[in-house]
Amino acid sequence: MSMNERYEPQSIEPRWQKRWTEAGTFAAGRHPDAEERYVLEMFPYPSGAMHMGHARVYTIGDALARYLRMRGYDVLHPIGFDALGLPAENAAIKDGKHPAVRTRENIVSFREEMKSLGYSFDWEREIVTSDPEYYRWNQWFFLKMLEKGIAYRREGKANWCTGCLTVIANEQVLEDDGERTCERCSSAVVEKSIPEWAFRITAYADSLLAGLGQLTAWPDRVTTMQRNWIGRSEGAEVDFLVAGTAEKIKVFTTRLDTIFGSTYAVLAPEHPLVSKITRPERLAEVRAFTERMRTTEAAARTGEGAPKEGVSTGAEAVNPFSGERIPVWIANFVLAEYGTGAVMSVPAHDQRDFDFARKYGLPIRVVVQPEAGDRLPPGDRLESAVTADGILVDSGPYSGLASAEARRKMGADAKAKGFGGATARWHLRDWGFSRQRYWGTPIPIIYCDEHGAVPVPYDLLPVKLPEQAIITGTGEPPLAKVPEFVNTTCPKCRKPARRETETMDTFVDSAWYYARYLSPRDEKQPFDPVLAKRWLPIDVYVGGPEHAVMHLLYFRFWNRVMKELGLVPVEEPCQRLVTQGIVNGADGRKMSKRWGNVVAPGPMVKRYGADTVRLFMLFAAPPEKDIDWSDEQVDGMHRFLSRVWRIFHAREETFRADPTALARVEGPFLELRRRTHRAIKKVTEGLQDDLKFNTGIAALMELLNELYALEPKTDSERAATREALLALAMLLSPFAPHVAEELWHEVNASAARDLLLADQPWPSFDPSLVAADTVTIAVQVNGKLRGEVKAAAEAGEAEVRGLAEAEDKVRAHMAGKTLRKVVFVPRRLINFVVG
RNA sequence: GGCCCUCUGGCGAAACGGUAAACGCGCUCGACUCAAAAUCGAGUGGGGCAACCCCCCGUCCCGGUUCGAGUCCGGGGAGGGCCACCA
Repeated sequence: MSMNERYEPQSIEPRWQKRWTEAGTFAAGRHPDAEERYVLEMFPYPSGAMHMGHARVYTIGDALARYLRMRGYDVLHPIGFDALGLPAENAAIKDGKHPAVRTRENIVSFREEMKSLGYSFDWEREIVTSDPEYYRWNQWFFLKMLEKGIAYRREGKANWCTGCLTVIANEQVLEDDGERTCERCSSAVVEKSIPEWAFRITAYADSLLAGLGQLTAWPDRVTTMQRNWIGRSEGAEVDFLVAGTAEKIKVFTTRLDTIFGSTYAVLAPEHPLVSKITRPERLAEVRAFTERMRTTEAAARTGEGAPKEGVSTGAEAVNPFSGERIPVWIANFVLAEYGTGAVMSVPAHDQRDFDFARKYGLPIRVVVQPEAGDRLPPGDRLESAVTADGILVDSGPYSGLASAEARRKMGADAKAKGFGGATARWHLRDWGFSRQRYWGTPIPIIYCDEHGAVPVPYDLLPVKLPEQAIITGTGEPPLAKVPEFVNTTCPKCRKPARRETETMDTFVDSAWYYARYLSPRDEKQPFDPVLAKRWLPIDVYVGGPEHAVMHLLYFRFWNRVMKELGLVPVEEPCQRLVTQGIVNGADGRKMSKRWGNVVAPGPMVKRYGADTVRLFMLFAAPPEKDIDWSDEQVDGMHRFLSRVWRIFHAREETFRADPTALARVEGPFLELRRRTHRAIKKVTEGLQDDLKFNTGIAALMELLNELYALEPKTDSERAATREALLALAMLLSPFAPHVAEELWHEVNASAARDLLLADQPWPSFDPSLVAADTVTIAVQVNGKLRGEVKAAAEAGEAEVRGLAEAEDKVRAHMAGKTLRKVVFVPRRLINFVVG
């Protein structure tokens, strides 16, 4: 049988895709006794067709999954669709196509494109989150969390997106220069008083923070962002008695050491004490102020540029450390929802307090002096607040202490005396997850006049989304307009009742989908905990860094809840995270219709073949870097694969060479063997440690170049060539699996008819061939390269020195100078230090 | 304002503290061809020089550690990200 001379991916790729599917090559659980690996890429939201970003994530994950399978692991590499969500609904408002229909169509096209790219997914495990059999478990989790008090109904100010016409979570609000916009649709986000459902993620703040410490195989960038987002700040709470009353103002401060410098206290306008403690003569002004604040946007009120404004309540608070009476104000910049909604103001040591004090003529008192340098002038002559730690002054018994020490001591004393103590606060807020939209998971609650909010009993799940959708985008929950959905009976009293018409945030779907893959058709439980014990946590998770503080925080939270429910064995859902860079257009700008620089994977696969597209994704740069699409580079990848194809054709006569002849190989073909084994080492390391696919592929190119340079004439030379070809095919298979499979079968024609390369063990290298026996050693004089000498790899200093000193150039540069030192690095270099 | 990341040929990128620029793209030249494409081969950081002998310069800038720094340390610049009146 003679090979086709031309590389025609279109004719070979579908054939192997079919063979892999028929053989069940990618089914997880094929090797129950083998060690397991779970490789996961973030599942796509199927809006429209697949784009290059998708092609990149799945190619990265797939290369890894294919490699691990060949390494003998039982690999779980599943895929599904994050099908519920706003874009499908917004599109429906535009053109009237039902989200379910649109989503189904998009999934079909995604599935086809993914298959045409040859991804080794275990398609039997595919999940679609809009399937009631999936989202019923969202509801199930919700009920469990309701029982445990993790899910709750709250009343208060929520973020309302004026574009999506729904409440969105804190994490989904983008803030830029005081402008608050929606991360999905970029519309303005305003505050709206609305009751909503929330998850008590703040109860896990400490655990989520502590867990970051174990995530050593996550990019620092992501753990840092999560750390900032969770935003733990250490401090203390202290009670200030309101003079002449029994009321206490509890303040939170991170600078307890400055408390003797506190010259006034400030409450948030919404603080419950405001109405109680305001003096009658101040009432009118305070009410006017509170009312104005109530109707002002948070951004306008507390944004960076907003001027500091406040009014005095006329009341006085008593500093529990000094007994001093200080005035109590209310001001716009104090937030009711952070800390205790009240602060002690220390204008000398806090810039915000300083500005406020200056504006309203409040006293400024220095109580911390710098440890070194000039002493600060009295407060009234300070030009700005001095916020650094230092040594306490005018602070009663604490004077003379360093700030850190003072904080410890004062915190302990406050606790001992019962008026406070050390504590911590978080930036993280609870996760408000109810959405006033249609295309989401219905929240399984029934409102009864008699029994209030009643959870839907477990055996009545799922509460299905009605097919009939009245999607108008007017902000009222669409489900409220579907009487057949709304009207029901109370599970307790059987009297007429109404269903909750809000749906869940789609981040709920993605918070636990990785576990559903374990037993995707399970009808009794969200997934099988026994399987979770085997497969979780995820070994490698690949996805975009834009999810650093949304999905990736939520799923860490959810996994903790699942652990408490006894469903998963570990707290952290994922060992290692790979955040891949963006695929930009050829012009370096983000791909966008606006720039006309969009390139879609589908047409590229048709034109070049999947293997070329995959190779481009992997060769352009390491996974975490952004890359620009480049037609020239893609041509280059295609040229490489064509060259690979042709060298197999040109060396057909070596396919039946006798491997035992390898022992006799010498000269350039021994060098070829060395390169073969070095390539195995290089590619393996690239897949194993750093995911440096690009350098691995470069090693294959070098091997290929060497094959072109050598024409085998003897049996032993043919054997060495065959060895190189075989290695080339195998090493190429995680990256360009189709062409690799085809060529591997060519070399192994008879033996491998019923086998698949995707199932073969990964090649190993011979260490004795990896190490060179002669090496080129750099010769330096005073650290500058002056020549090089060839020597045996094991040559010692004396031998190399002799060779080096014989070099004319080296002699010229050392002439007339005294040799002071010789640095010898075996196999690498020798450096003569002269002077 | 705080925290973090990045900076290397014309371009994408390589480089355990040890010969900077592997590999690919682009470009130049040659072979094949009537010609072109494709393919194969050679060259390709800058400067000096008759010389592809050799010399000098070269990884954003300045300084340091070291026999030796793209890599480590200190300071600065530019670009990017996250957080931010958070007490």
